[in-house]
This record gives sequence, C-alpha cells and structure tokens, in this order.
Amino acid sequence: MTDSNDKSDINLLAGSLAYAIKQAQVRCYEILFDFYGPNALTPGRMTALCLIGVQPGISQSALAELLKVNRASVIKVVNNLQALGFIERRPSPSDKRSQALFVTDQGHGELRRLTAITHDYEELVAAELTAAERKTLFRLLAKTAINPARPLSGRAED
Amino acid sequence: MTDSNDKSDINLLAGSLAYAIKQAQVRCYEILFDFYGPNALTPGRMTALCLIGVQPGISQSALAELLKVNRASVIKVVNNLQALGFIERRPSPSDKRSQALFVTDQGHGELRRLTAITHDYEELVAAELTAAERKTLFRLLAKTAINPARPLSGRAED
DNA sequence: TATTGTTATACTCTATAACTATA
DNA sequence: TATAGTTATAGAGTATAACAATA
Repeated sequence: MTDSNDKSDINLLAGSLAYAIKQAQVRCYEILFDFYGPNALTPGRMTALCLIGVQPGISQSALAELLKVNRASVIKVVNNLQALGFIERRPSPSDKRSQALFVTDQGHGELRRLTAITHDYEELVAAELTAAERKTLFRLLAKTAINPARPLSGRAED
Repeated sequence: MTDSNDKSDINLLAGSLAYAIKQAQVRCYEILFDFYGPNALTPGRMTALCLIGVQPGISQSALAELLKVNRASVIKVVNNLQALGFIERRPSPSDKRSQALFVTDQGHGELRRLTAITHDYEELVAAELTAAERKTLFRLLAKTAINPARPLSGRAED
C-alpha cells in the first residue's frame, strides 16, 4: 500500500498555475512583512486606505464589495483606520443610512509615505524581472482567473 | 483638506505587481471554492496531502516548514487529514520523537480524484491564456518575489 | 541543550444572525 | 420590503508558551 513509485496522482501542485500564483503571493507577503515592519498597516488596511483615497465618499458597503468582505467585516477595518486618524466617516448627504468615507490630511500623509516606500518594495518584488517582463507579467495576470460565475462582483445565481 | 485632485499619493495599488498577484490569487480562490464545492478539502489541506504524497515519511516539522506554518499549526492539518483517513502517522524508525507521515490508499484515491478535477479547474483559471502565455506566466512567476532575506526557508538573521 | 510533537491559550480575520434606522 | 450600518457571536487559521519524550 501507499506505493510511492506511482507519482501519477500527486502532480497537481507541480503543474498548477493557481499554485504558482499562490506561492508568488506568499513570497510577496514574506517580503512585505519584512520590509514594512511589524507596526505597519496590514495589507488589507493599506488597500482599504488606498481605495478610500481613490474613491472619496465611498460607502462602507461599496468598500466591502471592493475588498470582497461583507459589511460586518469591513467595520473593523474602517474603525481601525479611523482610530488611527487616517480616515473619517461623514454622514452621506443623499442617504441618511449611509456613511461616506474620506481620507484625512493625516491619512494622505500616510499614503504619501506608503507610496514612497512601496516603490522600493515593488523593486524588491520584481528584482529578477526586466521592465518588459514586468509588463508581460502584469498583462498575463490580468487575464488569469477571470471567474465566469462572477462577471460583475457577485455570482450570477445570486 | 483631503483634496481629491491630487492623486499622486494613491497610485500604489494601480501600479503594484504585488497587488496584481494578490488579486489574481483571490480570483483563483473564488473559482476554486465555486469549483470544488463546500465539502472539499481546503487549499491548505490539499497542499499538505500532496506534499505528503510527494515526500512519503516526511516529519510534521518538515511539513510545517514546507507549508510555512509552525509546528503547532500543522497539527490540526495532520489530525484532520488523518481523521478523514487520507494519511497516517507512523513512528519514525530513526528518531523516536518524530512521526513519519504517509498517504493511505484512501488518500491516494482522493489524490487521484483531485488530480482529475483539478485539471478542469486549471483550465478554468487559464481559460483566457494561450499555451505559450501559460508557460511564460509560469516562468515569470517563478522569478517573482525571490526573498533575499530568506534564501533557504528561514531568515538569514535567525 | 536542542528538537519533535503536543496541548492550552489567544489573537486575527471573516461570516452569520439579529437589530435600528432609513429607503 | 430592501438596504446601510452596527453588534454579538462563532468558526477558521495561526501564533506563542509551556510541557514530555527523545536527541
């Protein structure tokens, strides 16, 4: 039993593009945590801060959808960024249920700081790639894992 | 304040290769969970099962290192796979402290089943890519995020 | 002394359910 | 009736610390 000569059933990792992507992503996070240090914003919070910066006045629900977490989960992220002084909630003028999110001056300062050091981080991530290869990798990643069941953020059968 | 005309501080996501990799990885997981269904092994357990299949007799500590989790965390994975009947612990002949891990016949059946359906999953992930593009993507991902601080699985300063 | 496996414990992330106030 | 935000709670996943057995 458990004849190790037959390896035909265990090749799913070696040939898997999805696994190669996962491995690269894990390596990125290793570099990220080394690079930004233990006191930095987590990747998810950094992303949230950027998204609010790009879409000032975004609602929490819309932010949750972009982050692909639910409304309840996004609240801790928003609370945390607000407690750090990086964003603020303002009542939406058009919908009294909704909170509009904005990056504060302090938050913009943090974004500028992050942008500066992120450039070096990105250089580290792409250190072994030429400029042409980086462009190609970008293009191919964008074409990868387009989910036919979720064409517009949300399953078709929902 | 929070002048949204100045977008110079918020470009870190749009141009980030690391973020593009993360996004592709998240899309892969969306497809994966849709494809394998709610009763499937989690990706981490699938990976563990494959790794034990590839390296029969591997110790829990060595498996933890490959999975990049610590000794305590790997125990739940091993317990789960053992409870499902997919692997077994055998006392190591060379080191009485160590447990040697082996895939059972049932586990090999599961691996064969996974390999068969994973082929279709991989087709879905790479649906928009030509064969040449898949090969290129593989090659470029392997060159991405090589962590200079962790040349041999473990930080240099450890 | 160091390492392997283990347990207990805690922390983070995320989800579900139920609630309120609006729409 | 449906939606936005919130709270309470629970379930994964992972980490640290401490321990017994062995190296």
